[in-house]
Amino acid sequence: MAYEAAAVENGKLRKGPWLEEEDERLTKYVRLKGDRRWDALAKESGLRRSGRSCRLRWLNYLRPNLKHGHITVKEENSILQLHEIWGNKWSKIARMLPGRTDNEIKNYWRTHLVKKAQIRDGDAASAGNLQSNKAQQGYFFQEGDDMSDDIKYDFDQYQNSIENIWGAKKTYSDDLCFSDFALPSFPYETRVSDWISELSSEQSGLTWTPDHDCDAWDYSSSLWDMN
DNA sequence: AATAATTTCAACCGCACAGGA
DNA sequence: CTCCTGTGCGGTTGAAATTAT
Repeated sequence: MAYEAAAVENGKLRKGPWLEEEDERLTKYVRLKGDRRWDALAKESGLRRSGRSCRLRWLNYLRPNLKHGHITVKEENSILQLHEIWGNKWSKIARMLPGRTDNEIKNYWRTHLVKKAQIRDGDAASAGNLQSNKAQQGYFFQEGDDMSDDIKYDFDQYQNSIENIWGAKKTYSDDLCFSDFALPSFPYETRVSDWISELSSEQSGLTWTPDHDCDAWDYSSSLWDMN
């Protein structure tokens, strides 16, 4: 990676937050070249970014079918359970939560769940040192329990999402898989979809199929492979 | 209203591993 | 076998946003 550092140093490569224009260009080139060979793609696209940076941006933000909304109660419980089994195997945990990235889960764990896990494991003292009462409210929510505002927000979102999609209220205990619903898209996310749609109409023989019922992208190349 | 403290999360970094030359 | 390149993963950083004083 010495090359990368040197290239950043002499101004050949950019670092930091991505611009909308860069996102658009990256999306376009991934559609053309596929989500492999990131170094080559970075060079061919003319983006002043490293291949690694492109890969990360694609996987964590631009990739279709990502959920950008709040982590739901159900997802949170899964994260807690899976972390108990696998530890910090974020990519493995992410594969069990369609639409979520390892980075997102890792961040969520660090900011929300570390304390919960510590409390659960009986390490209340150190958990208390990390954050005060707010952090301890609503932990391990179960039906009938009082909910903290944060958790209640998640739960409401979950209910609303289901109502919007199913046209009727379902209860939390209804057995839905996570991919049964998606939280509302961000405007910017919508634009990314637009770029992809535009490109789809321009290109033939590509794998993007907007009406596909579940995973719109063909990830046969193993992105969603289970270990 | 100002500013200090804290939290969040996108992005980076280093390391390990796989596969090809 | 060794070296090189690309990829994947987990830990860390730091700017921006939010909350507290």
